[in-house]
Amino acid sequence: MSTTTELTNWQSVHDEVLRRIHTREWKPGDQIPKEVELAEELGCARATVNRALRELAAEGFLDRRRKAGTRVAAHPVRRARLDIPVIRLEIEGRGQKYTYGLLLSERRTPPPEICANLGVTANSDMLHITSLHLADGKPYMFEERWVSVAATPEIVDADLSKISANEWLVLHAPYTKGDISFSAVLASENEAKILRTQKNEPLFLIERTTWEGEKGITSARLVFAPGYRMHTAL
Amino acid sequence: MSTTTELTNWQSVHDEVLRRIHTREWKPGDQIPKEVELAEELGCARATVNRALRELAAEGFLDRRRKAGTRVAAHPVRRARLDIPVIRLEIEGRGQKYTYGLLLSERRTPPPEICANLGVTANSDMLHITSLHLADGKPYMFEERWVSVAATPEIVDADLSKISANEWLVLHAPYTKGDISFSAVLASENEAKILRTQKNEPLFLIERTTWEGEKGITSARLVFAPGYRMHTAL
DNA sequence: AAATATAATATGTACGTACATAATATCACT
DNA sequence: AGTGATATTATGTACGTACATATTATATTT
Repeated sequence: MSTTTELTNWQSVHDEVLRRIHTREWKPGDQIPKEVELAEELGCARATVNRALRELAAEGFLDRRRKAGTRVAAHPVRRARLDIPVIRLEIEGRGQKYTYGLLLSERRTPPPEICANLGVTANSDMLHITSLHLADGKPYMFEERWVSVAATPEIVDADLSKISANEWLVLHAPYTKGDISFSAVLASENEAKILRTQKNEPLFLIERTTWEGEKGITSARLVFAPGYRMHTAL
Repeated sequence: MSTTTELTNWQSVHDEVLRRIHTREWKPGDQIPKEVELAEELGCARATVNRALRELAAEGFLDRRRKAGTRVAAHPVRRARLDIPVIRLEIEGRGQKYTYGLLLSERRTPPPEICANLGVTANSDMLHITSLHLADGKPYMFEERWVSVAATPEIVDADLSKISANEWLVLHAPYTKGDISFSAVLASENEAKILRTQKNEPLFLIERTTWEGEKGITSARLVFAPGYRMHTAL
């Protein structure tokens, strides 16, 4: 009854299924027709329906299981895709001027919490780097980072006053596993001074750790200037 | 030279390409062989290669353009997939007991900033709800929400002391467009009292707004108790 | 040399067939 | 009724072919 015109591409099938979910023709928990049936109804190949349903499952709208069939997700977990760009591109993308200052670069053994994070021993050879990223000359983000020299020996030769450690690592030390967390903290006296703000301001904090296989590469603490908002569409 | 055994499924092709990127056999910015060539080299169909490369592009490792070919992403934008579950499931998923208290539910016209957010007029008929979500009896998140009655009339009949507005909306008012933002704020006196914490604690804040088509459905402000961390793998 | 039309090409997608795989349902047996 | 073997089934994937589409490269015209 529904389609006089045929839906012969996967995008339109995707949209049609999503429409039926939105209009609650198919409600959360409901089983939807099997691929062959849908293909027949819509006038396309099963592969096309499969592609559409696969995407919808990846987006969290559908739950699919072999033999059991496909049903509308009972608890639509919405997935936000967070793009995590290099800070420089984030700033330049808004049309602001990006500058960067290396504050400290020393080779030493890490404190215990970093060891725990990265899974390295206390006597590891590491690079400790702090730097400040600025947008239009105003402090934007303060970065404190530990890099394993064992995992990426080339970094000791990099000129980290020209390119930020983050950007260098992105280009030279791809990782296989990463962890990222977001939270709110109060500005310490030191952070407040560097970010040129008050002590006890609420700051947005990102902590990142990355591994290559089982080898810890780097652990970073990124503290953003007051007013920072991370946002995305969903 | 590389493959004596053939890679005839898309996962292994995916992994092999990723391996070559990781080992820097193919460096950022490099053009990689075209689909037909890769298919021939690896001993599989072009469709299989296509599937693998499509996934890798979606994951941000590759840039693909018709006619121009496929190249390793110059600035590997890492995409973190943030799953945004219903709070109840987030808490129960950690094995804690979830409880929920409705603090306020009133029908009134919204303040200007909500109008601006949702794109509704100042005299709109809206539901204003505040509630507290608790984990193991301890305050976990304080929610302040505005819901358009015009967009979802059924909500006035929902028993929001039993089911949270968020959860009700997820099940009854699917949306087509959403916006979410994360930031850090200081606890106001009121928020501090409700979350049973100090004033001026740094709190993690999530602001969400959702639309169905052009109609604004709801705008919510979620303030988490101190110590909250949102994290994910990447 | 610049602008415009045309050809070439790599990716994007649709389709039908075939087989793989995981999960369920059914049946046989105790 | 319970247990285990077996059949069934819906999704998952591979392949070859065909054509669509976006973009670049080339040829043509001004």
